[in-house]
Amino acid sequence: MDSNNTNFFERVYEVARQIPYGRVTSYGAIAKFLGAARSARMVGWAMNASHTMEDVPAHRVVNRKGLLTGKFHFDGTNLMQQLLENEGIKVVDNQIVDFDKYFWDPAKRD
DNA sequence: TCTATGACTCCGG
DNA sequence: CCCGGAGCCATAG
Repeated sequence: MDSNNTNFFERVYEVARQIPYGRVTSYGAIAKFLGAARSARMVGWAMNASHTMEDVPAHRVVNRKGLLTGKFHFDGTNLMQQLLENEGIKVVDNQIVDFDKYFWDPAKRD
């Protein structure tokens, strides 16, 4: 088995789990926090496999514009938006309202 | 080993 | 802010 968590994905999962309720973050923020700022796409790729995990709120992870780019990867067409709205986050046109306000930085954890 | 792909981001206009 | 193009990097085939 993996000796020292070489799984790039697993690291993304841990960060995603640390996202507080009603908060969201971007792929780049997670990637940067992991030390791979240029691997933001990998974060998205990891989220693609996150469906195997349960405690991975992928719906709280969006692109830098707060756009729900991965909503099409969810079971439902608007499932991602439903989850976000369920947490008190407004979503219009697949985009989070006041994204900068709901934005959560993994490094600050506030 | 190489090529193609992608839930991204940055840059210039 | 929107649009088009280029860069980056890990995974899959």
